[in-house]
Amino acid sequence: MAALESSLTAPCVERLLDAAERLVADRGAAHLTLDAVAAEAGVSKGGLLYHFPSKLALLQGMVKRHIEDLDARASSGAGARWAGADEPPARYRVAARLEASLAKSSAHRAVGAAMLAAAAGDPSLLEPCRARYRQMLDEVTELDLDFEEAAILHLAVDGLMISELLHLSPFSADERERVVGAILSRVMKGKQTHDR
Amino acid sequence: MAALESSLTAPCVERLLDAAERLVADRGAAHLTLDAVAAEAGVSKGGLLYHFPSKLALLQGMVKRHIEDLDARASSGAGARWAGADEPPARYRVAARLEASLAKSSAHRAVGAAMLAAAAGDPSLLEPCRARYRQMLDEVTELDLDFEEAAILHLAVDGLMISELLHLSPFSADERERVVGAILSRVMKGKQTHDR
DNA sequence: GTCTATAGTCCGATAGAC
DNA sequence: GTCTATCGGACTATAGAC
Repeated sequence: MAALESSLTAPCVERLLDAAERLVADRGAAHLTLDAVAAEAGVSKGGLLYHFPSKLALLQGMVKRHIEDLDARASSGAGARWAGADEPPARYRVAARLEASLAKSSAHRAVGAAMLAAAAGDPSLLEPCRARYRQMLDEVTELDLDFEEAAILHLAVDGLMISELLHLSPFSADERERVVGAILSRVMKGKQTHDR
Repeated sequence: MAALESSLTAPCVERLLDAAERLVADRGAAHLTLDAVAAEAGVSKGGLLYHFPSKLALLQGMVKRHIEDLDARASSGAGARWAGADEPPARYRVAARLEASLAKSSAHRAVGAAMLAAAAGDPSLLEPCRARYRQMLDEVTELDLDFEEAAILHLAVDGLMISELLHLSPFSADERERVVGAILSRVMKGKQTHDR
């Protein structure tokens, strides 16, 4: 669809959200205070509260950008894998979306930091994520995998994501790579033609 | 091993931990305050602080009982499935342990409420869980499953557990049953002789 | 052992200067 | 638009009565 990074967010707002995610990932959701976010972002509390008039607004912003990030990463991933045609096959879109959830890179800690902070503050903030999860599951199911296999792969991605966010992952770097590869190749099944 | 419910905890302490878990599961980790726990348990704040001298101690107690609960449920589950001999085969122990993590019953919400609260407060509190996770993974791997399959099943259990704790689970009751059944039968593989 | 009362700290939000 | 200063409230933890 649109190539816009994040629909309506200014670069300044991005810095604030980055700081918030960093805090949650590093020190836990309990340390996500307005003072700490402002200090981490290099602004004052008043400056922070201008963009997010309340802490609830900040949490909502974190959840919103989390979803947008996932979409953007999935799109670019599917595009890279299926360069040329306009519409990549469903299998490629799903694989890219799962891979986006598991990306180890810079924004990796951001993946669930927003969810964790929101859940700690007010579980109802996760409402936007619920529909999204169901949609992802449906997409996996629509492949020629049977429902149980699709659900297990979907859940495994969730489990790895959360485990790593909580620093609970029991895998070595090598083991993790093998597991991620296995999940993706199962999604791709007979058609393991991705360039990896 | 021992049939004792929880090693050294008095019944009064159990009530306090129950109240704390209920609060986290229902209203989020941010609402886990000493006042709220005391009120939920029907005692006064001083009474609570007699048993848990600090909030940190309360969180540690929650994590500790969470692990003990899992052990107890797994043992009884494996026992029921392999009545007779003293030592159930590894396959049964693993299946029982996974099933314990996914139990929908009374203590279900307790499964991860402690972890969520601990992670929100201080991520280092989850240290005792990390070794435990690796141990569970090793047990799954030691079956005649290959490593990737074992890891995926292990992660799927985690993912389902966390999804349900955060009220993010996209499954209907029927779908959930099918998925859990599929996970367990994969662990049991060729020997699907459990009485279900 | 359990409760009340209170001390001390930290956080979220507002008001107003620049 | 960003900052400083500050209010009011909620929280953890302690001291001491019963």
